[in-house]
Amino acid sequence: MNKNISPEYFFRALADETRLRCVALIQQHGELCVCELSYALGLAQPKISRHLAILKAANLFQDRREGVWIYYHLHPDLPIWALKVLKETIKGIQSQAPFGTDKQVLSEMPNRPGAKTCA
Amino acid sequence: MNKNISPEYFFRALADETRLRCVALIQQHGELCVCELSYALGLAQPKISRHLAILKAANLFQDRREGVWIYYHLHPDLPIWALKVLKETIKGIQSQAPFGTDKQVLSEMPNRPGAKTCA
DNA sequence: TTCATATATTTGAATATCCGTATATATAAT
DNA sequence: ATTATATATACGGATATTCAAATATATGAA
Repeated sequence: MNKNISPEYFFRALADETRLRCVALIQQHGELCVCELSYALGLAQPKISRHLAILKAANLFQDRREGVWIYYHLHPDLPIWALKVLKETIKGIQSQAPFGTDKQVLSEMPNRPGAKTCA
Repeated sequence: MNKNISPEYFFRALADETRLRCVALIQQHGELCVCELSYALGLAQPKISRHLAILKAANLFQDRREGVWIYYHLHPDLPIWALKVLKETIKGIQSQAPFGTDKQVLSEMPNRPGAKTCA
């Protein structure tokens, strides 16, 4: 039951730096919540939420609530070509700013929700 | 001397159906002039020219004049990841409308400029 | 219930994009 | 110089996108 994403809307969803940074981080981490993205990108929460809503409406992302946090991940029904596009893009740009530093900043986030405190 | 295309602007250039159709045809044919694209897509010439100008300004395309015709082709300095994105995208969407039919219509264009009358 | 935190949405303004139509430019031929 | 063809650009209006700031909602704990 593929969501039949049109290439036009797929690329429109990627045509914004904030969204591209979110997609890159999530493609690399599998799943991230709003506060992690907000911290990693250094952007206000409403701005992140707004762009995540756009990515969800475009069927690029799905979300999942866990308590107070809402985790976003790639939509499982994305066509293969779209997954390849994301993979090749991120491989190509991960070393340039701001994509490389986003990942670094996230890795240094204190009090990160999720499995961090499971020990 | 790479033109250092930003991923944001690259995807913005692809975030329009007319431009995507032009990119798909040119990726498959190597080089096409405005009247060929106008015929294949069934769209008015000023509309095609406007979108080609956008693709050229975004460094996706280069153009070349040959007499009265102006041929557009992929910019030779596109980064490898961008070429891979185009290749995977077109491979993934070439069978759906309108991308598949565009190629068919072009192949049936009469009085096509170029090598057609060289015999 | 009250409070605190995480997230979502609304509002209004600024800006960008897209379109059709009309016009301008460039080339080549007569 | 005139004409015809191919292409590019300008104009104005309609629509879409983006933002910051303010507010709303949901969850969980006290």
